Amino acid sequence: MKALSDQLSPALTSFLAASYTIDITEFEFQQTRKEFEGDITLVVFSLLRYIKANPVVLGNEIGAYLVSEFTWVNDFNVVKGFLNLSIADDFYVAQLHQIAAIPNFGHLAINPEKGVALVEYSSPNTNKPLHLGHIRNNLLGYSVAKIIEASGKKVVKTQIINDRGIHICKSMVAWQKFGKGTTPASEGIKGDKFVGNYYVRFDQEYKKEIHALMTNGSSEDEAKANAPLFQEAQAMLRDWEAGEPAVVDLWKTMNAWVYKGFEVTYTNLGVTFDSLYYESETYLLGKALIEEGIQKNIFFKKEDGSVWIDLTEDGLDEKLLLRSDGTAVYMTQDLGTALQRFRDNPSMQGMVYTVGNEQDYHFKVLFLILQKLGYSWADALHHLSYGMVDLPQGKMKSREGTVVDADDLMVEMSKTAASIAKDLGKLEGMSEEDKASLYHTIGLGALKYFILKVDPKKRILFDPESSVDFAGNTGPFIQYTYARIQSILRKADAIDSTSIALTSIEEKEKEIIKYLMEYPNVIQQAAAQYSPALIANYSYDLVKLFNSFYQNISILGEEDQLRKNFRVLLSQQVSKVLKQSTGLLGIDVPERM
RNA sequence: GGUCGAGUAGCUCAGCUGGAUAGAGCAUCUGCCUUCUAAGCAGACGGUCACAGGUUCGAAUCCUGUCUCGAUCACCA
Repeated sequence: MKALSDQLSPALTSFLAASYTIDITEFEFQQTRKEFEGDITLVVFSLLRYIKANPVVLGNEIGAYLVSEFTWVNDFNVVKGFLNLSIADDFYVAQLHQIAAIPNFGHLAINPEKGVALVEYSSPNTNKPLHLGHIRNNLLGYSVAKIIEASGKKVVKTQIINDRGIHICKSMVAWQKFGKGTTPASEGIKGDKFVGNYYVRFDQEYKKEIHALMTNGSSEDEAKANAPLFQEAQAMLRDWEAGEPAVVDLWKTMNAWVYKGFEVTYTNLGVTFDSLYYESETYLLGKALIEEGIQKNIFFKKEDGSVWIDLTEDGLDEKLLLRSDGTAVYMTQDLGTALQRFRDNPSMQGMVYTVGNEQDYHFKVLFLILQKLGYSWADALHHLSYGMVDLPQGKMKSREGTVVDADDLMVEMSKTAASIAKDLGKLEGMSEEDKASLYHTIGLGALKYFILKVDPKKRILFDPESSVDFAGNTGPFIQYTYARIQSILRKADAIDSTSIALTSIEEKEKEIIKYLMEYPNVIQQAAAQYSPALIANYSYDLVKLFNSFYQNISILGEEDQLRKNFRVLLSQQVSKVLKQSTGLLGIDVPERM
């Protein structure tokens, strides 16, 4: 609606200035309801705040003016406080040709003046494989990065890798004790799965030790702290911090295994990164920052040596920044990472952290601290907070084996796509290799759309039993429509632009063009709100409109050459926009399916 | 207890910078493939927009309170 109203608003402003000596630049327009005659509606009611007038009289005045002012405003009618305007068909035809003339319609070129936005996502621990929760994180982050880029701002996709800490040491200890020198290669499993198994193994053996100690009379807390395995893990962490070569080597080896495994998952998922940050490399800078904050009296030291910030005046609590033994906490390294990123990207204007909503408080504090330290770029930080992915029985728990593994899920989606495709039997003559790739495209399309179509801040219920749909409001529906259009374009002759001479078109054609015109606004809005869901919904609505047109109006069967050209062009432009919009979601569209 | 988020059809979700009779999909039911791909189209059925007040020409949308669910308030990350 905005694309159209933007063309009307300036005239409205000057008309009201002349007739009522009043300055209004924002007007409320909406799609005209089906029961009324017209294409776009001005809500005259909303003007009554500024102009004391009868809404019907005012509506008639404005309507008459617009008809005289614009050749393409054909007619108007006023119902209560609503001014319905009828737009000439050739206006839409001209709009379609304008859209067709712009290859990246809706996507703006990078404007260097806007600086660069960093988008962080993924941020895995290096002790276990990725699961469905990471998938949501990755898809959201990747998509938001694409959207911001399409809105005209350079983006650097990045992540922070939590590669140090006690959890890593647990896997390391377990592998040393029980691994018998095996490797992912020797066992033929992905590196992240391999290491994850030892993390689980640690937990199992640790529990046995706790149990044994407790039967010998220890309390639970004592047992947990005194269990030999736990003490070994702690010792290993100390050795790591001290730089003990054997431990550091083992750490490097096992992390390398994990990274290799992650790489496979990321590739299958279709996400990429432009830069990587490791917690093991930024936590020291964080410590330096803490020192600076103490000098500036922004932080304070307690008697035991721990460092805090008092945020009670900001409605928050006191927050620990450094332990009494001088070691770093989560906040320490996040402060360091933020600063490091700014140093690496001096033109940074905006950084998006894609992290679950359980961290809402953490990021509130993080941003506040950076502001208090006086960093001007801290004002442009944003926490893209998203809801958890829950199973019907509640939270996913790795210890109870209820996590939905990322790799397994993707395979599962492909299989479903394959079985549906086989039932439909439309893929004759396609090589097995192409089929496999198509199933992956469709399966992933279903999964990505399923996750991205919902508002990020809402939590998602994932039921492995009922699984993800392939019909209706889904990714495959959009992909299918795209493939359908490609089929038409293959059969159609080359498109010529003579259809611009058309002076009347069908209602359904008009609807589609009107919707295509909105695409640039949708991108800007999605970027401003960090919401891939807006793009998903737009794509779906466009597809709905097109399919209705397709099923009711013949394209290639049209006798009138002018109309046929026009319809082919219209179809082509719909597919062009679909390819772009789904691309922003990380969804590929197939040429046939 | 404090703070933040969510609550819309049986289920999953749009709509939320206030506008005309609240929209999709799934599920259930009816039609439509000898013409462009039926993963589709056309239609039926389905609503106390959690509840109660308030603001105004007008409230799912804004304000206040209540209820329910989730998250968080760690020398964990």
